[in-house]
Amino acid sequence: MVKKTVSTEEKIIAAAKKVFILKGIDGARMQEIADEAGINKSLLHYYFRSKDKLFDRVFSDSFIPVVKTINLVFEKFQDIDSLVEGFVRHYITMLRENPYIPHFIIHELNRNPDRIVEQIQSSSVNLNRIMEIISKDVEGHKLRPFKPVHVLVNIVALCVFPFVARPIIQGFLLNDSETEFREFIEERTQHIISFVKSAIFINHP
Amino acid sequence: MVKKTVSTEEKIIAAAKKVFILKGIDGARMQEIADEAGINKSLLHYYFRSKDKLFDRVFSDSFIPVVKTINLVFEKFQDIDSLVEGFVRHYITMLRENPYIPHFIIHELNRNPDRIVEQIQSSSVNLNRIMEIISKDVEGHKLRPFKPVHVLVNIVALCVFPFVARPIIQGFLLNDSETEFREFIEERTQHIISFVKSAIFINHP
DNA sequence: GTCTATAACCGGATAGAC
DNA sequence: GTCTATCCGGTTATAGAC
Repeated sequence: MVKKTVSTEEKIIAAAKKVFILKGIDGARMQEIADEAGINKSLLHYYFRSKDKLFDRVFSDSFIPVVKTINLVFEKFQDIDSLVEGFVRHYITMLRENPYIPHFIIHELNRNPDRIVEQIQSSSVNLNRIMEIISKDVEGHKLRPFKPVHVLVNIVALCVFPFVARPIIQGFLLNDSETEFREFIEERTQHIISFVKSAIFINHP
Repeated sequence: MVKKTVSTEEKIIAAAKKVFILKGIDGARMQEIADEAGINKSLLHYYFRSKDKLFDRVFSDSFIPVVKTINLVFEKFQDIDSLVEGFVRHYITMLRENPYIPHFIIHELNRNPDRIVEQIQSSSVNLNRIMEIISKDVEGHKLRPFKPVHVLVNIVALCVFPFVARPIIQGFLLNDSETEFREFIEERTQHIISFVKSAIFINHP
């Protein structure tokens, strides 16, 4: 078993990620990040100069798993059937491992859209590919005549929304029980796949 | 034409709503709210004592249109067909008029779930009704055998998500064009209705 | 690189005149 | 009710010793 020495910089990033995700940039305190990392507050400035710069680093890091997941799926799967299935499976898995990422990204994106546009653009995910595949299958009367953009947004919405709205869903529909929420997410992969396929395929059992 | 005199209190509420929704409670500045309302900063404290109290007022006000819409739909429609249609229509209309409400609610709910649980509980929306209707229609083989909770979450997700993730959708899929986003939302009511019905009804054209 | 001490600033809240 | 002036606590950021 390899015992890795975690560098101070890594400790800071990990701690900052935790605090920023939980509190947002405005709610986060440098002191809290320092405590979480088990280091001195002024070290934060030594490594990252300012709160803003530290935040930028954490924020761009957050995109990585999302982009990775999407690209992985697009490389691996080509037809609409396995694309839907692959996308939902991998995306939900990624979200289970990073449940706070969506809210974090969405929040900071609404707060400060400009700051982030480049991040998105430079992430080089090509969503047109999937829209073309949908288009073609609509023309081939394999799929119902839905507009590809909406279908794409639907799939993402069905996956992401429960993680963004977790407190409402858990508190309001699931007896405020963490266990029930976990089960809900557990079931959900298969549910979304069935739901989407029922919706889009013209001939579906 | 009636010229209403807007009371200072109303001016404050309106300004606070705008700023809190845009910046969140932590990002908002009392000075900014005062400027927005065109009044002096200390008047905010005269009327509401503290930032927290002002926020609470704004936050509970934000629930009103949401709860109203849902209750309206549930009173008016009884069968699953018109419930889906009515819900999506009214909900999207309400969201178009209050596009920032979902993000606001979700954000503060993630940030501080405790503060708000009572608000939700006291809002007295009964979502069980719709779940029972779905259950019954599943048993009657009118609907595919989906779990009602998931179907309910799906419908809300499809309506709400575009408003929460607007910067991503607009910037990434719609050429960063406000006009295209408006059109997107325009089309979306009908799209969601068709999509959901295709998904849930066993016999669908 | 890491710490302590402190500067510099900001923002919510209050006092008090009008 | 509304304003000006001010206080005070907290937070980011820096200086400087080790």
